[in-house]
Amino acid sequence: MPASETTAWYERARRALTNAGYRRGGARQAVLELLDDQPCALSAIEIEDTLRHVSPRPRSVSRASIYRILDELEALDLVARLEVGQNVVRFEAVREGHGHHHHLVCDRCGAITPFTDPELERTIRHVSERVPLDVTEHEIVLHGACNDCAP
Amino acid sequence: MPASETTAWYERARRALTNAGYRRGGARQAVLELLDDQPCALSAIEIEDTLRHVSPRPRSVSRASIYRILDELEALDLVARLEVGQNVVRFEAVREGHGHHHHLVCDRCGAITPFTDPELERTIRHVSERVPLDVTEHEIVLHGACNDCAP
DNA sequence: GTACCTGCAAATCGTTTGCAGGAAA
DNA sequence: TTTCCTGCAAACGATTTGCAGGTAC
Repeated sequence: MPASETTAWYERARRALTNAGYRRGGARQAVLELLDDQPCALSAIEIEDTLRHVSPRPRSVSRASIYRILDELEALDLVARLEVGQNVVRFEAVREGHGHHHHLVCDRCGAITPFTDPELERTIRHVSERVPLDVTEHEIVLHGACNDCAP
Repeated sequence: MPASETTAWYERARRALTNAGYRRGGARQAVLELLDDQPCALSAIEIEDTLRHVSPRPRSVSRASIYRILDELEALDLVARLEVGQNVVRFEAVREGHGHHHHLVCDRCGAITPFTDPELERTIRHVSERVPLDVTEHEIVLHGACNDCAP
């Protein structure tokens, strides 16, 4: 993922938050940077762990703050929630254009892989027109066995 | 939904359960009948309430049993889980052909509406071929504002 | 009679909330 | 200084699990 693209989301998010009247706090900043770096969805707990351990600059953010920040971001349509088994909600940055993707879920090992497909996007656009809903977002999940798990 | 169709799922489910070595207990029977009657997804708690109150033959089934039964059915690919906000998992019978559908979710009022689209099914079938997963199921959710909530 | 099925109640665990001190504006 | 942001710890609520009695076979 080119740096210019991830930065686009980050900048958009920062601007949207400012416009919405939010101040810039350390926790919010850290979550924003982390989400901007991720190619796919993470749960709140994964975000917490990643921030604590793997991040370039380790930083502990309380779980409560993570949830609160994710709620704000979701309300501004900056992140989307992905729920796919295991009773966990995952979150990821909503990007326009190239960052946009959908998910393959292996029902055996639980692996989640992003994928994209232009034909699918085209069809979804068509379908969105003829459905009794003012569609703002779509979410497609394919379930099955991944290459490692398939017999 | 024609009766012949719902019965098809019910019979298939019954047979699959027997083949898998399960005995026929009252709770399992009740859940099976209820799911067979539903046009769309219900949460475990909604299933419990419906069984207790609205069913033709009211019957209390403990929540633990409902979850256990749903797990069995899901493992046999007889029901699919649908997770769409509000931290609740919903379950519905997996039907082939006419019963198959996807979901429109209103992000304002939470309403969930089923819909079908042949073009979408065709595309999904194509996409499933060229993806690194042995696809057994797919799930499509369109988010937005429903006609009652749209401005 | 044996092994499974079910209900009950307690335990889990992800998520939310109340509150008090610290930080941004 | 005022209001927002955070962390902590308690509260919540959906889901899971252990156990004991009842039931299908």
